[in-house]
This record gives sequence, structure tokens and C-alpha cells, in this order.
Amino acid sequence: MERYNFKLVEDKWQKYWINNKTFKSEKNKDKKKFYCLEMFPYPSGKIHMGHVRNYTIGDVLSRYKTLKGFNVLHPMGWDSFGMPAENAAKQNNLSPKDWTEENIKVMKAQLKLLGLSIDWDREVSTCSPSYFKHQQKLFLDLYDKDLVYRKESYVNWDPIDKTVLANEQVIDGKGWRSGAVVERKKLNQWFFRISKFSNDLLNDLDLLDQWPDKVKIMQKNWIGKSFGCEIDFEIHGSESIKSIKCYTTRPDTLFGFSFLALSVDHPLSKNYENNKEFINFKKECSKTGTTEESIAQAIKIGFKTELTAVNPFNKNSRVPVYFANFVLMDYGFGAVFGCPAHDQRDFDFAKKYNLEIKTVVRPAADVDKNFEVTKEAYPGPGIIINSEFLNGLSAPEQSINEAIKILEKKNLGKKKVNFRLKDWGISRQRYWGCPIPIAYDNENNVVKIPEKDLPVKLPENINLNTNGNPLDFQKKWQEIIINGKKCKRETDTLDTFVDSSWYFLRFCSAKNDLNPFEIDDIDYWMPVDQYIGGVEHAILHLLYSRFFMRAISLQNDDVKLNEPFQGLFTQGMVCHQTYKDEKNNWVYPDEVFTNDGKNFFLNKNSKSKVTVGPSESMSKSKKNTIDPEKIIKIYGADAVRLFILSDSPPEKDIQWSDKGIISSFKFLQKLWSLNEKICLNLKKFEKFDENLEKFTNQIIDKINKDLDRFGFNVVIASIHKIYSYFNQQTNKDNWGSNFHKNYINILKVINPIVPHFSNECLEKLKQPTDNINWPELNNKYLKQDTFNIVTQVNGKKRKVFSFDSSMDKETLIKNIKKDEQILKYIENKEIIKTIYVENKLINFIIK
RNA sequence: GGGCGAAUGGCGGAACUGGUAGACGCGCACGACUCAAAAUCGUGUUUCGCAAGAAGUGAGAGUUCGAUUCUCUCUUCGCCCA
Repeated sequence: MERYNFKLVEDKWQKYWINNKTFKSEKNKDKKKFYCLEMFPYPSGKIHMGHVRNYTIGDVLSRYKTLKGFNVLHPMGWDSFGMPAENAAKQNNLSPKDWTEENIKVMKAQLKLLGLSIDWDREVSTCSPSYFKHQQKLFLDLYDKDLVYRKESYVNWDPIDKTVLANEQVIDGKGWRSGAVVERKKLNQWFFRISKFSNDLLNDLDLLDQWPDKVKIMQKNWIGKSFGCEIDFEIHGSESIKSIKCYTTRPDTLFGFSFLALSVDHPLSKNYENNKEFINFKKECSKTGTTEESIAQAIKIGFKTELTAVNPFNKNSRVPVYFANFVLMDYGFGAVFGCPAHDQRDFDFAKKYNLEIKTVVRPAADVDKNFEVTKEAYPGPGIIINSEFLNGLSAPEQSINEAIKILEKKNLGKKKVNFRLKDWGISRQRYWGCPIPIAYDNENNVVKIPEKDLPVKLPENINLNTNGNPLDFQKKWQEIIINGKKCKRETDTLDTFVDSSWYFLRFCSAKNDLNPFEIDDIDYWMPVDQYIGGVEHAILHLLYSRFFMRAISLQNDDVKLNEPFQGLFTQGMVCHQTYKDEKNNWVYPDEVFTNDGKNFFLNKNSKSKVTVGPSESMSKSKKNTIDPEKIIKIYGADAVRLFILSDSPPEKDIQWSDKGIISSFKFLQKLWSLNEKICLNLKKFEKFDENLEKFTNQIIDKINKDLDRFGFNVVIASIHKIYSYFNQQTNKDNWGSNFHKNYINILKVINPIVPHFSNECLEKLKQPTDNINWPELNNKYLKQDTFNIVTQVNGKKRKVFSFDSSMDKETLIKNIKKDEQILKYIENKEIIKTIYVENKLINFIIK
């Protein structure tokens, strides 16, 4: 018997697949399609275990669907623009392009080692002009549809990376890469009008029944629809301003109104342009970031004006008007009314400037009628107090509705819907991104780059070590003549989230040079039937893609698709224990040595102790990574695929373990020995083995159902059962005449998970390996003919009987009641109730 | 602070719409093979108990003939948002 040589076998089949173009996908309208897509990787250097897990899940699904007769599209590409390339290039004095292309080469080879069923003919790379040419075209289309615009706005400015950060790139008020405290800076920026679709993006979440609820809830919260009210506040103390408009979600707390706060960018600020104190104050404000989080944490500061505002519910009450750092022009109208008792920011502000704090809501459960806000704001639900005609209403629902009704009746305000979702700022002050296909004439008017001049390519071999955007220093590159007029190119590049917002469309027509995609192609392939990736993209990437699909479909007679991803699966992370040496430095797992599993040392002969930390998501910074390529070289791709699916359900985190991968490796060896045994016995036997037929049909049926619900770990448990069943069969003297047929079906069923192995076994048994189909099951053998009847007395299990399924209820109960074991419990007792669940259970309730 | 989710043997986990808790794997123990070890194969493995049996799915209650599964309260952990 030969030992299984995965190196030869895997190499052989990978070559075979490439040479035969096994995974080339073509439109075939007679066949039902299945578009399986995993989130494409950023080419950071090498693949990591997270990729292995992601792409294994997608590959198993793709191969399974192919077996099931679907025409499968399973492409792969590279999300290849982005800051890491630029940073690496700067450090190593090479070009981002070369760095990226080298990484793609390495990672592509690594992915091939995994034996993925990818149609590499459709490979795309977002940094390639053949990709971003179309993106620039799409940008201009969106511009024509008024979905792109330019405006001056505040951005989160990272003073170290000298770049604009998106809100999600600001963590704890600091830049996610540099760690620098983020500042507020005003720049001219390009925006996608995603807010145009706020309502659609929210409502259509209900249609996505194959998405995890978790993700839908996150998107819902992100879009953040709220009902509120806009109120005109009467202003005194100025000749020019008679009123200020505010937006609020809590008009029911108006009786607690004690100041009006304005953004420093409020139109009113014009009146203070020459006020030195105000100028200093404004400067101070720019030190606060723009995220809700950084504003909440910032120390509240204000600039008091001579103005006063009138409480619309109480004309006799006037409160001061301030400029304040926690009010943003983006929100509402850049003006909020302060109710310190029920909003923490207002509370902090009121404390600092000694303003009135009037409690107008008390917690309903609070029996103390004298409840008063003193130490912190109370934003929770309750009963309205100290509010005249609103008193006694339950807050927030009832009271808000009532307050709005009264304001509307008095013509002081009106109901308004507000969204938390803001337009998507897409300008990045970076070199390594898709150039924005726009130029400016002498008067600084926006001029579109004509289609014939696309793509706008990046200048190569330039100095990246500049203060700010390197493209700003490329004066020559900036020059362009459009319609005979001298213009200057836009130097900002696009947010890389734009690149990934439509790549799933590009895969459908990857080689089409004229258009981003062909209508006919996306008509057939779209939407993506199953999208697979990490939950970290639950909000932005998925929301942006949903936006893009709508933006493309807008005013488009040919494309009428709103949702790009029909099914979504979010896989868990791959974790590993962390290690630290005596100096508290992180240590790689393969530098750690242990004799007994209790004491750990740095290298084999070292006395230098290593402490074991908690298991965490694999990350380079904590050095708790395992290199997939090394592991594949030791154990083979099939063993890695088997293990990465076996230990945990795919949506949960998985623990990488040496024991686990070794066990998968050994299991394949055992399966191989079984296969060898079977190969030596190619002759058939006379007697048809009905039990074997039942076992095979039933377990394949179970695997089928488990695969459909992503229960890969359970599928692998079934494969273990299959092994021990068939192994026992081979130990018998007589094999059934149907033995080979069933065994071959099993090999087909495991093919999606361990394709090289399965192919090799099939070939050894002289079976075809191309165009194999999922086995047809015979209903006759799926039905059970005997059943275990669990017998309980007063809900306690007493005995399990096996009965023929044809037996009627009365005979069955009679038989059970006669049983000695059961008699013990029911003899001389009154049975007051008998619960019978067909083919499952019987429960006698006795007194 | 808010939202969502999770908690099951020594460990990872299984259990379909409320119906045999612990599938399958790891680990461990014993046995076979071997001069010996590794590898391999076999048997066992929730806890207590010699056994009959009892207890048992984070804690406490509730609904039910019956709860890992449904409801409520609490604890701990994770993720997301603030």
C-alpha cells in the first residue's frame, strides 16, 4: 500500500485544472447560474489564515454548486490601491506599483497552492488602468446624474499622515494608522450623494432575507433614521437676525431649554469675523475631530454672544446664545437648543458656564416625585414634568408627538425626518489611488476630463516623500488642455472604497475594454448569489456597494438592479494564542518550544521563558500568526482546507491548533488507506447490501442539508462517520454488490472539501473526474423503517424501544406497557395522561 | 451609555420547527503490535456512585407532560455603535 503523497497529488491536479481550464466560466443561458464571490484581498504581501478560511469557504461552496449542476462564476481579484503600498514604497524607496505587483504575484501563487476553483481569466486589479479607466467613466456618469458634487467641508485631518480620514478611520479621536490626535480642517472635497438613497438603503434591508440580521441591524443603525422637528427660535439683541432655525429630536424637552448653541460655521459667525476673541475660539474648536465620538469626549467650550433666544413654549423665557465646539454645521442646521438635564453634552456645557439645569423628565419607575438631575444628564425614558401642558406624558414617544403637534399648530416648527448617514466623502490626498477624472480651468470651474483622454493615469517614478499629497508637486502632470483651454488636474485620488464598490460587476465582463461591464453579462450573472467575507465590512463596503448599484441603475434603462448581493455570509476570525518573552516582546508561535505543554521557552535549548497569553485574532503586530504557505507545504492543501472548516462553525472564530491540523492530515492518510484497500478489491459481490444503501443515502442527504446552511464543521463530522462505517465494511468478508457505487458517491460528496484527494481516489477507481455530479438519492432509502421510541415516565427517560414504523399507536403503547422496565414505574399507579409523539416519544404521566 | 450575540465535559464543538444532551474531533486512560519508543489499530471517557440510580447545558425564576431550545431577572464574555 502506498502512503498518500499530497505533494505529487496536489501538484498534479492543480496543473490539470490550469491546463484544462476547468474553472473557466462562460455565460450559458440554458443553465442556472451561481455567482459565488469572496471579498477580494488587499495585496499586502502574503496571504494569511483569514484568507485561507474565507477562500476555502467560498471554494467549497463553488465546487458544491458546480456538482449540483449550476453554472458557477467564481472570480478573484485584487483591491490593490491604498496607503500600505505608498508607505512601503516610501520606506524601501521603490514604486507602489512594483511593490503591489510583486505582492500580487506572490499571493496569487499562494492561492493557487490552496487549489481554489477560480476562473483566473477574470482576474482584475483595481490599480490597473484597465480597471480604473472604467471607474473614472463611472465617476463621470455619476457626475452627470448629479450624484457627485464638490463642496468645502470639514474633514478629519491626520497631522502625521497628512491625510483626510473617514470617520471610521478615527479611533478614540486618533488616526487609525498614525495614532495622531485628529484635527478638524476645511478642504474642498468630492462627495457621492449617498444620502439621496438613505430611505431606500434602509427600507430595502427588509428584502435581504439571506443576509445575517446582525449586519442588517448595523446598517440600519448606521443610516440612523430619526424623526424630529425643526424649530424657529425668535432672537433678540440683533438688528439683522430675527430667528434661528434648529433641528431637534427631542422637542418634548423644550421646557428645559437653557441655551442655544451654534456651530462656529453657522452663517451668523460672519458677524464675528473681526472679533479677536471669536477667532481664537474658532481656532480652539478646530482641535476637536468631527466624529460623534470625539465630540462627545471633547471638553465643551463656548463663546457667548450678546443675543438671546426665546423659548417657543414660554415667551417670557429668554436664554443666551453661544457658539459651541460640539455643534457641527453638518448636523441639522448647525444650531441646537440646549437642554442640560437630558443631554450629556448640554449638561457638561451648562455646568461649565453656570447655566440653568431644569429637569423635565423623570424616570417612570422612580417613585421619588422630586427626582432632579444633578450629577449627570438623564437621557432615558420616563414621564414629563415641569412642562405645563406636556406634564404627565410618557417620554419619549408620546411626548415628542405631542410637542411636535403643538409646535406645528402654533406655526413654530414642523416635523422632519433626519438621517445620520452623511454623504460619502471620496477625496483622498494620496498618490496611490484612482485619479479623479476632473480638471479646473483658470476660473477654477470644474471641467470633466473627456472620455477620449481616459484613463487619467498616475505619473510614475515620482518623489513620494513630500509634505502632503505627492501629486500636488507634479506640476507637469497637472497640466492638461481641454477644448483648447489650459486646465489643471484634480490632484486628489479616490477613496479605495470606491474601487471595491463595483468590482463584482467588472468580474462579469472582466476583459471588456470598452465598457465597465456589458448589460448582457450582468443580466445573466448578477446579483452575486453568495458573498462571503469578514464582518468588519458589514457597514461601509456593503453599504457603498449597495449605493453604487443604485447609482448605476438610476436613470438607466438597461440596468435595474438595486441589491448587488443576494446572500451574505460573514465568517469568523482565525485566532491563535499569543506569546511574550521575558522582555515582554511578542514572540512568533514557531519560536516557542515546549516539552510538557506547561512550560514554554524561546527556542529548543534556551532557558529563556515564554509566557502564554490569551488567544486573539491573528495579527502581525502580536506575532501570533501562522504562515499558510508553510503549513500547506507540511500538511498539504486538502488537510488545511479540512481543518479550517472542521473545528468551529464558520461564522464563529476558530482557534488555530497544531493538534487540529495534524489530526486532519492523519485523517486523510486513513481515508487513503481505505481507498487503497478498496482499490485492491475491484471485483463485485452478488448480494445487494440494503443497509449500506441506507447509510450512504441518508448521510449524503444530511451532508447536503448541512452544506446548504454552511454547517461545514458538521459535514466533516459526517465524513468521519463515513470513514468508520466504510472501514468496518471493508473488514467484512462479504462486500455488497452496491459497495463501489456507494463509495464512489461518497468520493464525489467530499470532492468540494478535499478536491485533490477526491480526484486522485476517483481516478484510481477508474472514475471520471471532470463534470462529476452530486449523487442522485433514492427516496426509498431515505425513509426510516424503524424508529426509536423514547419512553418517559413523568418526563424522565426510562427506556428506548425500537419499533417498526408500520406499527400502530395502540399496539405500540400496549407493548411498552407490558415491558418489565416500564412496569416497574407504572404498575399500580394511575396513568392520568399519555403523550405520544409519532415515531419519537411516549410520556406517561402518573400520579 | 446603547444595540446585537454568546455561555453546553479537561478542550473545540453537536443537538432539525420544544421531544434520547454531549454527535464528531482533540486530549486522557487502558489494551494490541514492538526488545523498546514513535506510528498504527482496538476499547473506554459528563459528574457522583461498586451498583441500582441520581444530578447535569453560566445563576435564579416562569410557561410546559417535557426546556440547551420559549419568557423574565441577573452574571460574565465577545462584537458593533457611541
